[in-house]
Amino acid sequence: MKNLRLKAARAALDMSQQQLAEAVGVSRQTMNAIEKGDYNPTIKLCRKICRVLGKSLDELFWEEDEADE
Amino acid sequence: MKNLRLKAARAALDMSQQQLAEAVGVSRQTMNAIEKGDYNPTIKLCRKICRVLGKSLDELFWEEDEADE
DNA sequence: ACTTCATGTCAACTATATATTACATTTTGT
DNA sequence: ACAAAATGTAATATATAGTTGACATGAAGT
Repeated sequence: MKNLRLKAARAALDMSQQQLAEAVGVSRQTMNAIEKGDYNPTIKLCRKICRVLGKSLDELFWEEDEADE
Repeated sequence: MKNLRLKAARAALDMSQQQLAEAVGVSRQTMNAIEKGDYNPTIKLCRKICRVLGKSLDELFWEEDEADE
């Protein structure tokens, strides 16, 4: 599932996927995949993203409804 | 780094590592390693743990000071 | 003393997060 | 219309999350 809150938070700082990727130390493709919901980042990476974007884990990565799998 | 908040939340529900592991669908060793801080779980697993323990991501998995690496 | 349960730990394996390179498409600015 | 930047999307490779099985220890109960 797409992470639109992440996309919005990034947009609010006028950052490209590339810039955010560099800021947190991953590849552009990894950021793209996370934003698209193609994968399931580690908590450490989530925290880095939160720090850069000035958001909390709950704001960016909580999901109310997760039909596991 | 040890995750004492996780340990405490588990203890508050009187659950063993084994029970929590079963509840979230991972092995006992994986729960042990997460609690010990030996690895870096995925966000999906963190959310499952939060749901079982009735805590938020921020409550269990935020870290203020993360000297990355 | 004996059993049971919870935790710690190790080794070998499998699944998947992430990197790298490369190319295609869409968006934006002029 | 054109060029440049941003995004989407493969293929292959590597690091590490997570599994399984086994053994050791310590606390709790009988």
